[in-house]
Amino acid sequence: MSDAIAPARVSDPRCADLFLHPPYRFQVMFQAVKTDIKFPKLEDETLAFWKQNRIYEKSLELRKDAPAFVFFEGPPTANGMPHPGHCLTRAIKDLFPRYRTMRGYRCERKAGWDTHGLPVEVEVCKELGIHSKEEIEAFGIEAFIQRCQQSVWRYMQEWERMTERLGFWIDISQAYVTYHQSYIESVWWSLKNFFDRGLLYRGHKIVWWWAQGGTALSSGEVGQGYREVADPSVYVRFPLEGVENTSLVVWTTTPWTLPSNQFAAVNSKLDYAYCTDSETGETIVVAAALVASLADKTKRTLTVQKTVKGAELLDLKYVPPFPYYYDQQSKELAELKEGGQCRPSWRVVEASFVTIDSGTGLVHMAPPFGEADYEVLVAEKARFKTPVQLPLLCAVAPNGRFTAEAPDYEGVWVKDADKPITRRLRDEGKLWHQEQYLHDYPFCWRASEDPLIQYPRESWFIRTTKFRDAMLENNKQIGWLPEHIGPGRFGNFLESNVDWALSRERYWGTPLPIWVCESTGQMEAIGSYDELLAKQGITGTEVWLEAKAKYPDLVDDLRVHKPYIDAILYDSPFEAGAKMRRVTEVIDCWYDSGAMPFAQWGYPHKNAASFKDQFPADFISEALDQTRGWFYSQLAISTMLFSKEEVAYPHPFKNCIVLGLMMAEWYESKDGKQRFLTEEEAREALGSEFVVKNGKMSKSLRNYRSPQEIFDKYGADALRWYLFANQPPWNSILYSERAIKDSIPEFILRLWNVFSFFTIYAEIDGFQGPADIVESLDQMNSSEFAKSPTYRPIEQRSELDRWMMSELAAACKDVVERMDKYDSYGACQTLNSLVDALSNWYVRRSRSRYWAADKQAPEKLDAYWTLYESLVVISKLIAPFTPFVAEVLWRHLKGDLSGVRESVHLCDFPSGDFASTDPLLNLRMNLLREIASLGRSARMDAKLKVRQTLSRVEVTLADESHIEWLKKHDDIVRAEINVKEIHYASGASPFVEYSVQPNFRKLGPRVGPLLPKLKQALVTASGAQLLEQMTLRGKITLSIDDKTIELDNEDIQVRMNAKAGWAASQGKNCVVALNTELTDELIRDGIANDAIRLIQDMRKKRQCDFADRIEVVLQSPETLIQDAIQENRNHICAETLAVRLTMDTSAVGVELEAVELAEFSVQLGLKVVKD
RNA sequence: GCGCGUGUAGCUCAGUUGGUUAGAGCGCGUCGCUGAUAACGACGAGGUCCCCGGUUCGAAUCCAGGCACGCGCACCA
Repeated sequence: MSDAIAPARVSDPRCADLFLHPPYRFQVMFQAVKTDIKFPKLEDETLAFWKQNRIYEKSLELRKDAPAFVFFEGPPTANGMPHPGHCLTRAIKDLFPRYRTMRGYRCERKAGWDTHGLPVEVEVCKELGIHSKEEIEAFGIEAFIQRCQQSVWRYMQEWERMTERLGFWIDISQAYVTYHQSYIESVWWSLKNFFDRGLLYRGHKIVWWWAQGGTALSSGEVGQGYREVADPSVYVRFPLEGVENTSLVVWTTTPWTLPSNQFAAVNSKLDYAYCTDSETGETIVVAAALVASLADKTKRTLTVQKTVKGAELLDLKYVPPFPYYYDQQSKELAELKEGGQCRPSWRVVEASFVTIDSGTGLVHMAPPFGEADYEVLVAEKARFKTPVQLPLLCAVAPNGRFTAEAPDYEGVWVKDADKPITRRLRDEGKLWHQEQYLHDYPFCWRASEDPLIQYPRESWFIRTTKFRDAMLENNKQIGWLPEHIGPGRFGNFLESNVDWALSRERYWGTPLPIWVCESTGQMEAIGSYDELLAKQGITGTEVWLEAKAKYPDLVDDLRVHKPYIDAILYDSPFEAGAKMRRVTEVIDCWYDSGAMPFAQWGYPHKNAASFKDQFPADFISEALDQTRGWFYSQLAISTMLFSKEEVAYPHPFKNCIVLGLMMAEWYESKDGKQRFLTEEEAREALGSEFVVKNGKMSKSLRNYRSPQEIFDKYGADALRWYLFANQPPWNSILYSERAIKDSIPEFILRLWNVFSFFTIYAEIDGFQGPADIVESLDQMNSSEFAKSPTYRPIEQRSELDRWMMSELAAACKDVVERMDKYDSYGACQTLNSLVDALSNWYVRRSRSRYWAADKQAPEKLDAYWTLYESLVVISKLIAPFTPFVAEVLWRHLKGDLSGVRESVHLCDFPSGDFASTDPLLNLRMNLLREIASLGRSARMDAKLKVRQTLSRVEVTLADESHIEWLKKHDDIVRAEINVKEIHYASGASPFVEYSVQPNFRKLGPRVGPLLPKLKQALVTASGAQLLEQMTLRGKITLSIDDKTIELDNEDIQVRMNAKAGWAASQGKNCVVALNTELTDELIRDGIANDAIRLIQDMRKKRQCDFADRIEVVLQSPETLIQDAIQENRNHICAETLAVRLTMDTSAVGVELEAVELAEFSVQLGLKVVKD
């Protein structure tokens, strides 16, 4: 750039005499940039620049010996399209590593992909048009697995594109992949550790069972699938044996469990009532507390005969609704341990969890289909000498269909049996009442049409409950953002910890590495593939080799997967001649992701040093839904695997930002039938007949714009800034296209305009910036700039420059402080006000300096340097937030100066040590801004436009100590509010009245209840008199309720109000009053300003170049106008670059136009003068 | 049902240990500027701080009880 020789130019078009000089040439360091900027295009160019010059890699190399800042990437699943929510997590995940890298840390960013589990299997099934396990097996497990492995990468390209386009710097080439052999072997190692410590066990429990999928699900998975549904709610008679015409009434919402009924449970402490049902004359037994509400609900009259304690009902025998087991077993008796005999099933038993919150206070027990029911069975078994006499009565097969044990329903899917069962109960007179019940019920999170059922099943568990306290302690030391997650949501979740249901009876997942002796049933865990191959008498390895020979493209990692791994057998160490065979299950894919802190390295089989270096993480971030997903799986595995003695808490992560969920915003017609993503589209189609809707993002509703479209229209910086700067990241965030669009003018474009302003004048003036520094530059810091002969020490510059540098330094310190605390939102607010100060005060008030004639005037160079350095620092400050625009700024600002770092992302983050912060100056500058603002406000009230010059403004200050300083800046205030004179005062003033208020904070503790009266006394007294007293005697003495109170200066607060009747405006620190009297001279002055405005307007309309010289004709019969023009002729000409201003009607070749000037119609025309 | 969170301007959100005139941005309105110009800027209107009690001299802020919304949990039989 600096080689280019610019064409001849006028450096300052305001200076007419420049035209007299021959054109001259100079080198350009900065070229004016266009303002109609297309950010997406710039971003694409920046991406190419990064890639070509390996900037990310260089940013890592630069810090290769620096202390580590450890980041863990929570692995996404790449078998679905990335959506806006992923942009949020990836933006936050990018922000802090970038920031920390600039702050001097080594922040490696290893990508990762979650590749196992139900999500993948379900996708493949959809593709194949199959659903059940039988169908998968028929298709062939080998082929199915291969499909799964390929399916995982289906949307890989989209993910990579989104990641790159958003500016998320991460090592995708080094990504860990959960199906890779080394990853699986790490997982195996951890599971072997648990197994050997007795923490991995096989248990028979009631699990949430996905019948169609033939597998149990973890509580985390179950939680994903709750949905509100209406289920039948039935009240069923259980007739008591041996008591005439008397029934227990139980309530259930799962009629299909009734054929498997085994007990009726009561709470022995509750009262139960025998009631006469007027409708049927029968006697029913329900909880006494529920009689009234049941009568009301069923519109019956229930008359209580007697009330008994639940304990008295225990062991009463009843007839269950279905005869399937009852017919054969009801005559049996069994020996109780406590002595005596009893029928094992179909009697009333005790269950302390029974409440009167709902139902009847009597609970139908079907032990296979409820955890609580199952526990009751276990408890009952314990009472008997021969527990086998209490078998589990289960008429449902694992596929969710009735078995032959319930012949009437054999083969029927349980949920389909609800209706026929209810009908039959009614027909047989066993149904006492029926209604609909609306409640949440879990469905499979991946096959959302399939309801889950509770079902008894052998399954593998991790004994996490044993580590509950350790997990809680570990959790306490994690820095959660927002803080309440730790003790709140996450802590509560840990408190109610249950053992982790680890195994899945599925196909595509990490195989559970446990081999069982076929003969003795004894088991051992295997920690790696090599360990397995080293076993005695190994067989079955050829299955993989044959497959590989048949399909040479097979990924080698598949050898540790089903079905190949299942083929490997070896000699049992437990019994000669027996073989060891792997159990059939794979594991929960959440375990995979939770193991990533070590498994990403293949630890401990390899990369031990990397693991030690990169553990635990300093920072992770995911959305709220990961509380019991990845946040939990990591914490649980880590806490169990690494003792506190080995690794100090917290591990595996120290800080975690929990992101809010993203909401969609869209527009729809009032009937909801038409949906639009932007207001413009809606308006175009519907006029004003539409409504704005917010809600969850939904693929099927298509209620959000794809991230790619946002990138194309507004750019990644716009999205990033919107996400960072509009709310703390843990709030739920509205993905609103309009709001994203707005983030451009709010911040990015405002900054860009300042930059553009700088380049325009730097080019015109040939400001060289640091180009004249002989030494090689590096990061363009103050100390480097100081070597330029034109760079003056900050102390020597004007107040405005010093103020700007002070603001800049303060902002740097503030951003660092906030970002170190992970307060990205606060940091953005600081950045926003910094850019506002730069644009709306520094540049605005400095403009005249940039068009000063003398290019080498120190004040002019100061203005350039201050603005230039501000932009350089800001480009570094914003680099982690909006990396693209930061890079573009940096590259323009550095030109091609030698030695300067090629990318802003290779710089150190500015700490603000280049200038001292000056709070007093800051305060005073704000006061100045306030005065200007109040002046404008007063003008508005008096309806006096700024162009109308006024003679005088009176500023009354609360604190006189600033007056001397303010007087030095009269020029600024005069220019801002267009007055000729400013007068400052602090004491009594004709424009101000004072009111005195108590200093509540100070007096509250001292006078307590007297405060209201004290306030009253002060407010009603004359403020001026009180102040006089204070000035004379240094105190105010008041008498309240016979008590004398003395107030000193600190005990009161003085408030100033503008007196009525003045064009005045009051702020916190001052009152500004305008002299609104208009002299003829002032009026003429105003008319001249108006004329200037009209001429400039016309220049623009006629598309004059801003350096064009013109001739102006302005005619009016009014003497006032004529005088005004005459008097201000030179001023007008100078402002409008007019070489001639005439009122002569005979001017040739000038087209006249009628315009309004000071309420008169005048004729105005102009033409460009050719050189 | 239980738990966590949230409730402040038309919208999105700030609001320090309780201090008496509750803030910002956007939007809206009025206006200015016209050499940052399809830009820039100023000013203004707009609030029952969800409701109801309590503590206190004083509550958006603390406490209790409600209500609404969001999320989570599960012994919803």
